[in-house]
Amino acid sequence: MKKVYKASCKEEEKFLEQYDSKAFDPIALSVDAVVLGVMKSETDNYRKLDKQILRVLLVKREEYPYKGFYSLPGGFVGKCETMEDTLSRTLEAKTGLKKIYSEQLYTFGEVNRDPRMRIVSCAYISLLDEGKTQVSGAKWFDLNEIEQMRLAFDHKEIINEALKRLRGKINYTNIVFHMMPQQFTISELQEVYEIILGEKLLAPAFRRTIAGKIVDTGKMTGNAGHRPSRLFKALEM
Amino acid sequence: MKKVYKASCKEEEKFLEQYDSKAFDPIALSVDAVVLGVMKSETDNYRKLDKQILRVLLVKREEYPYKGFYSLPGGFVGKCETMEDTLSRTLEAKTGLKKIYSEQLYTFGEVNRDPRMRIVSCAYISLLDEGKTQVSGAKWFDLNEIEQMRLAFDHKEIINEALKRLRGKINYTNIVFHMMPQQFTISELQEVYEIILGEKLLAPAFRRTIAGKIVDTGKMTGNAGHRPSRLFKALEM
DNA sequence: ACAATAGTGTCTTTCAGACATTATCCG
DNA sequence: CGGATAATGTCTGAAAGACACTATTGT
Repeated sequence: MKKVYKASCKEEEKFLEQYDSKAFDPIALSVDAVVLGVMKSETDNYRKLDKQILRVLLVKREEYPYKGFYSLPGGFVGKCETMEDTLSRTLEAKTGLKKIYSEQLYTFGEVNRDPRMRIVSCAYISLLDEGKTQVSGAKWFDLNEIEQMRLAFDHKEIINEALKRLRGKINYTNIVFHMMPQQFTISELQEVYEIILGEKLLAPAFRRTIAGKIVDTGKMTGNAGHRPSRLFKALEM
Repeated sequence: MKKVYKASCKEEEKFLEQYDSKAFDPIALSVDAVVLGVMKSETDNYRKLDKQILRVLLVKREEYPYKGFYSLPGGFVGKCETMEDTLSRTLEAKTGLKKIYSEQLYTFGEVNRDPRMRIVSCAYISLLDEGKTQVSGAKWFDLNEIEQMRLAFDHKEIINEALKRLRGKINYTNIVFHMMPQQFTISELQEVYEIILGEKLLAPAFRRTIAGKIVDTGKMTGNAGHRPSRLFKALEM
């Protein structure tokens, strides 16, 4: 979708040359990422399956304002950078993550959301699977844990919007597969649905409804102290 | 959600005082509105119902760039203005419309979308019913008509996103009632669904599915050369 | 055998699709 | 009556909810 604009006449050319881009009120634009990942937490009983948990990735602020508080990873949009560029750049710088699935969430523009100056933030949702949850400079938090914390700026509100969006989209898109590893069992997939939706689902109905979205890899899990499970992969995303 | 930020200590207070808000690259933030309305176009036969049409409201640009082309109504976000404030202000200034239902659509940030300078635009969808389609300084366009036109900036792309969003939301929200007058017949409502979804629907199924979202007003249409129709209103939005 | 998870069978209920039918107005 | 739209009846088939049941592993 690159298109280079070409002035239609001399008059327009002149107009564009003389245009003063400093004439507008200084509003800074930033990008913040709600990085969500599903992780396994080991259980006491070796025969039981690991419970999966939904976590958010936060970074501790080193500077005022909200120094010492945790915040979403993000940063200012450079003059010649798309917001997606800013997202990749700041995610890599602050968390070490590269090439993560992301989509735009919402743009937050309350006038006093940042005490320094007027900053409008375009928030993104980024989704990870268990295999990519190794990070540097950032820390994973349980969602319940976050409820009790005070976060920087309006970042708690942004996280809540992200969860709402995820819940809304899980049933009519294939977004969930961005949180799954290459291969997974149906039970694991169901558990991720349950975590996101916040309710238990019935296995037979679940299997029926997702049957069209997954493919059997032919492989099986094993060595688990119980019946092995088929491994599936996502079908066309 | 107003909250006034209070510096936690002298050190932070000093930091905030000395903060140079001009240090960042100048990126202008604008708001653009995709104003959609359903209008009736009179038919040849007096006994036939008026056909409804979905239209978009555009304004002709008076200045470069894209002078003379049609564009979405919008404008720059002022320093002490929320984006919703900007939306109301520019909508009223450029179209005369006040207090229109609007929701944020998407934020468009391609680097060269505006030849003047870097301008990021937060787009909104605004919906009108037939009763509010009187405008000044702006013009309504059929959607097919727009397909053939060249619009300013990336505004055609923005309109297409708006339609996609509308189509996506119509089936699991009550958004459609923002395009309906206070009272309407089920046939009118069905026609709006058909326009937005781009397909014919079967009347019995349609009636069943929307039955829970509307209330009978007890009133009827009349004098139409055919059987009168019940008038309904939207239930809780 | 037992604990634990994987996976299927099937009955019921709910709901969408499809088409036919009846109802009511106006001229 | 005839043209037009409004509204309902009902059959069918697909899909969701619910629950019981069978299957397979490691210890």
